[in-house]
Amino acid sequence: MPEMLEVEAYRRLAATVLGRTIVGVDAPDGWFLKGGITAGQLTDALCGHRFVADRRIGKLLLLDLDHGPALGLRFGMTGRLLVDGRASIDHLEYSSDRDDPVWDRFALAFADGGDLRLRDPRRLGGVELDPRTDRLGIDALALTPAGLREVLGASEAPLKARLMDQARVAGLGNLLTDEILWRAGLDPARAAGSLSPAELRRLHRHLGATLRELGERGGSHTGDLQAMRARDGVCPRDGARLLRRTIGGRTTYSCPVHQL
DNA sequence: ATTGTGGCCTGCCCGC
DNA sequence: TGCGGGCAGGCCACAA
Repeated sequence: MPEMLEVEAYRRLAATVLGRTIVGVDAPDGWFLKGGITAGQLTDALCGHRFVADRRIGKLLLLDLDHGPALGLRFGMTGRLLVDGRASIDHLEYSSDRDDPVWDRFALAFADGGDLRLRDPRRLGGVELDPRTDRLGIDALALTPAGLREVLGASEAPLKARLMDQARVAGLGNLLTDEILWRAGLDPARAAGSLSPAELRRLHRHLGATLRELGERGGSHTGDLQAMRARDGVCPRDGARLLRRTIGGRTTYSCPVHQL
């Protein structure tokens, strides 16, 4: 599903629409419009204008307009971005491998004949004008060791839940978090505030390295643990039967032998 | 404030 | 062969 690595790929693709004049807005799905905005208001705000900058905070993609407000795009767990008929991510875990235009929930047409489409079978994403960003924590790729220590604090909440709390650190979803904790050898159910200084450093190092490596591989589903995230999965490192639990409200796989 | 829970959405897969 | 139930999780509302 789109976690920060997928949205980062979407951002790079969206950068190709900067400077192109918007001449049409197609928003056929009212449910997909968030923040109380209507299709008409969106058309008024966008038509005749151009995007001048692309930004990403966690899983939120922001396209700044030439006259002030920003268009916010969210992709839920099955949303994809297409520009001029091209997609930057071919396969999405848990989404459909079919590719059906009826799943286009939002589209922009440009004066040069191209277009930008948000294709989302499950309709869990959304489009918003000037979305609030003050409720998002620091982007996970910008997290320093001290920042990570602050994110975890003295919390008694499970380590995994704290890492997936978008208000504290933005961008980490279920698959990335499982992969990072598996690599770092940390039990996702541990109290977030219980890490020793050495464990904190180890987590920070694996967090950055995992984001970079999986980003290069092509997404959050390309982790070493991914193939074993199944009911009878075994740990790729030591062969132990993986634990399958619900932590932070999400299905969680971890190794009982080396994640302590 | 912190933490946990349930519901939203719909395609897909399994078992009958 | 069709059908029903369970599952996936990002996000938000709500409760204790």
